[in-house]
Amino acid sequence: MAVKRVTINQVAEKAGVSPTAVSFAFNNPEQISQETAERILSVARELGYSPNPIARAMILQRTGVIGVLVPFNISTTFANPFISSFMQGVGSVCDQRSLSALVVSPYEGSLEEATRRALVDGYIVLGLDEKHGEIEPLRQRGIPIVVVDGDAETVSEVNVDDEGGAYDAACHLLARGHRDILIVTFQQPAPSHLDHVYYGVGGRRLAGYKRAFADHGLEFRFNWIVQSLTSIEGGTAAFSQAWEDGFRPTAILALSDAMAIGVLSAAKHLGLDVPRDLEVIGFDDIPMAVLTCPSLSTVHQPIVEKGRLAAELLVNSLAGDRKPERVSLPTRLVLRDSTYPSVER
Amino acid sequence: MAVKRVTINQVAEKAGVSPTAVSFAFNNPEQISQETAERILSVARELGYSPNPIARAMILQRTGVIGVLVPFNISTTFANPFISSFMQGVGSVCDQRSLSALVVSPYEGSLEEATRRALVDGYIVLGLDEKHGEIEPLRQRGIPIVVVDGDAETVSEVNVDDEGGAYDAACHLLARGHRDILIVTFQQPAPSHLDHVYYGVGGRRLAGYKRAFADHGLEFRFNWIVQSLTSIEGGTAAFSQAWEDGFRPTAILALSDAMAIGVLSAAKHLGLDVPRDLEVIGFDDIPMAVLTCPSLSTVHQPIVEKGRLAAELLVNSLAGDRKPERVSLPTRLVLRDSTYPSVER
DNA sequence: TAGAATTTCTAAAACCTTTTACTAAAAGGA
DNA sequence: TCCTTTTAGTAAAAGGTTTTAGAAATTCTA
Repeated sequence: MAVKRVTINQVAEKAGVSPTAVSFAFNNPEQISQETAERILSVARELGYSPNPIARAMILQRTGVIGVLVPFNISTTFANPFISSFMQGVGSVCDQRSLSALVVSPYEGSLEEATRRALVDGYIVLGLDEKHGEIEPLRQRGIPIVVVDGDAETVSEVNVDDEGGAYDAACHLLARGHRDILIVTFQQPAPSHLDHVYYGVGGRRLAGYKRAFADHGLEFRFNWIVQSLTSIEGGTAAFSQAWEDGFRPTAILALSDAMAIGVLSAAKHLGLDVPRDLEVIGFDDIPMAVLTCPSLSTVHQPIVEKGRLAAELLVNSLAGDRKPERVSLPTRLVLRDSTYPSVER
Repeated sequence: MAVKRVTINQVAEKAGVSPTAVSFAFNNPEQISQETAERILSVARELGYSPNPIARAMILQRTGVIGVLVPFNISTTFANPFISSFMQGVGSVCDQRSLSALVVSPYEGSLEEATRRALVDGYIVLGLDEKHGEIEPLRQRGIPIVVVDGDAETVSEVNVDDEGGAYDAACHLLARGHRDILIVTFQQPAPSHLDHVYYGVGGRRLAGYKRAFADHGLEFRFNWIVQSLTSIEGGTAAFSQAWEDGFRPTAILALSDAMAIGVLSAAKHLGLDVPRDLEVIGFDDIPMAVLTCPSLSTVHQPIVEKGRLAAELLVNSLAGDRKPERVSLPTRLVLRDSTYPSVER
């Protein structure tokens, strides 16, 4: 077992002062004479003492940790390259402000339970609406949150133009004459209110695709939507399965790059040439997208910036800022080698 | 400010019992009658109460969080694709055991200070020796640690055969006749004892290269080693700079895939054909390595497995297991398209 | 029915800080 | 010199839970 931790009392005793003085030496040196402060700190060093962070968190009512709330377990979350970029952005703020960032995943299946147990000061909520059943209690408890990729009313939110980006991607393929477009979507946490089947990021991206179909006078075939895990392997599996099921698409719209890259890999395996036999457009523009072979056409969104902004807003909120802000960042279609360029007109 | 949190006393009062009973209702239901337990829980639900996790951590002397201690700041850490895979492994154990994983970065420059402030139960120490100045105090405080990619004596360690893998990579290039091999290394945290200039993973990999050179009767030119940030951008910058500085290597040995991929990108930019003009071998075999164009030859190490094992050992140690274990995983050279196959003999 | 055993619940201590309000001593002002 | 102000330090409360030891009430045993 861990060695009994040195406490403030032991330091106080050995230095011949009160615990208060020791606390002051660490947090408020101007309250005591420089001489005493130095003596205390030297005793503390000698004993290997430093204030117990948990006791500190208890009294200060803050942990110095930002939670990033995700609806998937930890290993799934880190299997999605999106999160690395996002955490980079969140991390840049944390680095500046001397904070940490903790990924908070469902606790034994329950996201709400996870939020009850996590030692964090506030949450960046990823991919869930403020109204979601798991989020609502946070609001009630007055815990600061910022919603990313979801709808919020009373708290700050950061979104990108998912619908517009998706629309552009679909239009590009439709304009090139594709009709058999397979859509690869990620699994969505069940919506808490069933107004619409799809919601959140996924919903907005699908809505963009759908609008593009409509604008081209085409029916949107829901049975040409397949679900996939949000990872490279997931995309590979989903496309292979679809192929086995008899789908013979000439183009793919994937809701994330990870899945799109998985499709690329599956296609190669099936002997399909991208883009000749199959054009593919992803979503996100993760750093990997430019490196794949062929490089991936995709809808760019500023992931790192999104994380940075979300963290910034949360930090403001933590500092007592009550006014919610609503940020929307642009997306843009980036054509690389997994598609042909637009037809000339 | 946050709404005042509901406390155990309020629940106790409203339910007409003692705080103890409320605590039992949550943690030890068999200590009280089922009827009372239900009443308490229903009052708790009504009031939106759940035990304050900080107070809980205080008394239980555990947080349920595993620290992953890294010598870089958070955004740098997540810019390195290695960490995603590693966290996947760590996460898989956390998911099983209902734990969280927190990346612990230097606090205002000091890793030791970070370890004093972090709300974690133990550490997976990444890339630092047990003897490192920052780690030693942890040992003294009796905080469980597992060393990954570093040397440990009194605690568990997980390593891979860095030296052997590096040796194989260098041999491959040397056997193909390359003499002007540029080595791209990552920046190393300053060693705490200066027995050798290079130590840790970096040291072992360089030692492998060096042995290969020696076995081929060649001098190991230290001035053909360039430093790089451990990221794709870092590799790009480092190679571009080296090129500008007049280096004209025919092959590259990179200490990590991230940097190797950066080199690939810089080479493309310079109009160099890989592998014709430049053969490149990385290290790690991150998932991205198979996707780049050309795909990256590299030394495979089981990153996810390494994370999983480290977490497992730490969990054991947390559970009171005092016997340190020493795990070494194999590496193997994986030849893809950034090199030519071995010359036939 | 008396005594023992069990069930149900509670009081109080423990966990370790920070902070407020206050005292005592020293310094400053007239 | 006397009164006021400042400096240096302290006692005690607060933060919210878990757990130990024990009390009171109930059930069981013979």
